[in-house]
Amino acid sequence: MPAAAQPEPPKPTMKERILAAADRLFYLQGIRAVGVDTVAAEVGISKRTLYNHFPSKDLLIAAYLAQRATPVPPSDKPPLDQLLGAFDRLARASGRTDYRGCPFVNAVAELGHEDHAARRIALDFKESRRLWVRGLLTELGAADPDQLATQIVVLIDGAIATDLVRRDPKMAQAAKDAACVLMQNAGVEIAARPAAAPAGRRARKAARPARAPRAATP
Amino acid sequence: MPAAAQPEPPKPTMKERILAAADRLFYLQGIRAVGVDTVAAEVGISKRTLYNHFPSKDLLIAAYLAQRATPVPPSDKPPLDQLLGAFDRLARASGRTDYRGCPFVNAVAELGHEDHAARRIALDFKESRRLWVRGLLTELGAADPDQLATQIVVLIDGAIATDLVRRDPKMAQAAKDAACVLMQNAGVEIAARPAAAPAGRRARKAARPARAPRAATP
DNA sequence: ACTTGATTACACAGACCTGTGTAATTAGAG
DNA sequence: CTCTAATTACACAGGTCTGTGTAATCAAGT
Repeated sequence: MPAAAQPEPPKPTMKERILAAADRLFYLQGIRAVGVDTVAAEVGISKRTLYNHFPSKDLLIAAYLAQRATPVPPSDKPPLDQLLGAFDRLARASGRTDYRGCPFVNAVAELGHEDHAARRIALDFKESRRLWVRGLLTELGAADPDQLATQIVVLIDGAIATDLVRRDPKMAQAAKDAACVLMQNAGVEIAARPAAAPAGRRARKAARPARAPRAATP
Repeated sequence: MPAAAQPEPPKPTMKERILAAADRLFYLQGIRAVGVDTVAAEVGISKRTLYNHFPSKDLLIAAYLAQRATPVPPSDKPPLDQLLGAFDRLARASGRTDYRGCPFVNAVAELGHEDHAARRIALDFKESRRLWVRGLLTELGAADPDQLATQIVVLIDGAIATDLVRRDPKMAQAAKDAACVLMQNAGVEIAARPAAAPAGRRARKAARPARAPRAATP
């Protein structure tokens, strides 16, 4: 019997397929740089079908960001690991060519003065992440967790922004170290651990091709 | 005779006028959102004249960013004031409607995967600012000024990015407090001053060295 | 078999974009 | 004044963009 527990038969809705394609294109190439024709072609459907599901590009943009605004899933790991893990993930993402920073900040930067729904989505998302950090800091017994949470998310967004320009995992590492100093200053105990050392020169680098692959103008 | 000491008769070049208009429009509304026709109309010239000075929009974009990449002017103020003043300026800019974050980060975010000259300009600018911070930190006698400078610029760019989404001067204030903690941790003396107190009314708390002062960065 | 809804191909409107070509006009220097 | 260089108006090419209209086709479900 092949299906005692059928493993989630992947039958994505048309809406989901469109959103997945829009996500890829909008995130990697920019919202304004990608037309709806391109999105439809990526899905393999006609432009008319796309407009039947999303009556305007603005709605598609909003749906794209809303889909990205997922809450952090609950974790069994200790709070400190969860917090520092965010910086580690950032450092790891720095090398990936399919990484282009924070989609919310990018969208707000790209949409300019426009009074887009994207701004509110981005704002709500950022605040939800700040509250997530604050919760972890409270668990850790930090003094003034609200202010410290603001500082931590500033460090995270700063690491993302500087890395977007420099493409250097050192940014995330430095931000992680700074976060550790701030937390210690707030009374959080940070033991030097092998797996998540603050400035660990961990050999976890995943077989990077050693030389910059695309030095366009040397 | 009205000109015993003529105070710089403002006779801007056509190139300068074009760049000034491009700066306003590109910065506030976004590079992709503004066409060359709009720039020419803002200057009050014909599109043809604009193209006589900047043969392509890409060159205009590059010139726009290159013009923004000015070095920090030398100052007589003490190094700590210069450093913390950057955060204060940021907090003040937060309220202005003509403030739209960092033009370099915005350009890189907007231009997406494109191999634009803007990326190198942004990169050079960001590194020059980091070196400026590092110089001040060296003057202040900070330990490991290179790493600390990276952390400070991460805080600055983080304050800019989060403020772009939230429009809240509290971001810059929190970043300033964090910078003070990091500097104190690196051995920089920060006296509680009325004009540039680390955390305003709660400066006494931030000034308290909590636990082991520099165990966090091995 | 019949009905209902989704999807398709395709043309098209109207706008905006970058960039060019050209001939007339202006302004300043010698 | 004359010569030169900048600037102008204006049309236009060729492209892309968002969004719509329409009639044909496809895929079920009843």
